[in-house]
Amino acid sequence: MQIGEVAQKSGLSVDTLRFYEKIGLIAPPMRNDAGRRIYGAEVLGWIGFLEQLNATGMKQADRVRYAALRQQGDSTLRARREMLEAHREVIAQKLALMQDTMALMDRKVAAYHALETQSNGCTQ
Amino acid sequence: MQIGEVAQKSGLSVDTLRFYEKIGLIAPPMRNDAGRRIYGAEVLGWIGFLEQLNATGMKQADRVRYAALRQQGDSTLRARREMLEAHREVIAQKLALMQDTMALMDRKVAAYHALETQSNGCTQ
DNA sequence: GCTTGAGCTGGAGCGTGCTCCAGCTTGTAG
DNA sequence: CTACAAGCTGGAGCACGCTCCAGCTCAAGC
Repeated sequence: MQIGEVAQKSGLSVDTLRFYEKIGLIAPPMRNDAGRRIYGAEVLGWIGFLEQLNATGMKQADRVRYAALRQQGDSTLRARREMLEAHREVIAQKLALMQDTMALMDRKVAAYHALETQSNGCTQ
Repeated sequence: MQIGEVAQKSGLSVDTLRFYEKIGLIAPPMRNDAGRRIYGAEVLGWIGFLEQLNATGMKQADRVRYAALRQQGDSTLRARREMLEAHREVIAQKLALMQDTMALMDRKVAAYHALETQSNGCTQ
């Protein structure tokens, strides 16, 4: 797979893929004779995982750190596990906040609904 | 309340409060004779709500839009409700992703645990 | 009455995370 | 054999969301 195909399948842009390689999020892939990047299929799984870390709020620097550990092989299993456990806690907190906020949205939406047909009072 | 006290109670910096005012997130408060900002207590509730929108991923531009609607009074109730409903959906999706990712973290942590004591194989 | 600290304004600067560009080399389709 | 799309590199540029600074005013305690 060349970079364009990875871009298309992963949803990242070609520029972003090269940028991720530059900062160490993605390991430098093999090159063909013309110097073009040739990726294995497993990169897609890795990118998906990175996206999940991203979408759940892990900072770039930490993702880079995780990627670096992963590249160093099995001796870093423990460190990686600890990072994931820490991130799990972060997610759990965000999750609770999300649930709170969703409940708040629901209350506000209901209140606004009531006000809309009565046109009085004032909330946030 | 002067700005320093609001900063301290809200957790935002003085600079951020002035910045929020500049971009329209916080309504310009009264001024005393010396030209200093004097806030009413209700600003704290509003800031808290803004923080919740922020923490659940609403973009600055949308928060500004919501704040602008709010300042225009009851005629914008419907528009505000629609924004909140839309945001509710965004949160619901994030929530699902968070739950997925948390489950993934748990699986990985368990797998890493197993590998740590056996030192073989390889996951992400 | 003088220092100190909080506040004011306008504008510059900064960290993050991409995104774009110039100028070049390859590969493929007609 | 030629045009055009896709790839390469190094480096500049950008949008967002603050954060900091200079240079000033004002209020209160010693």
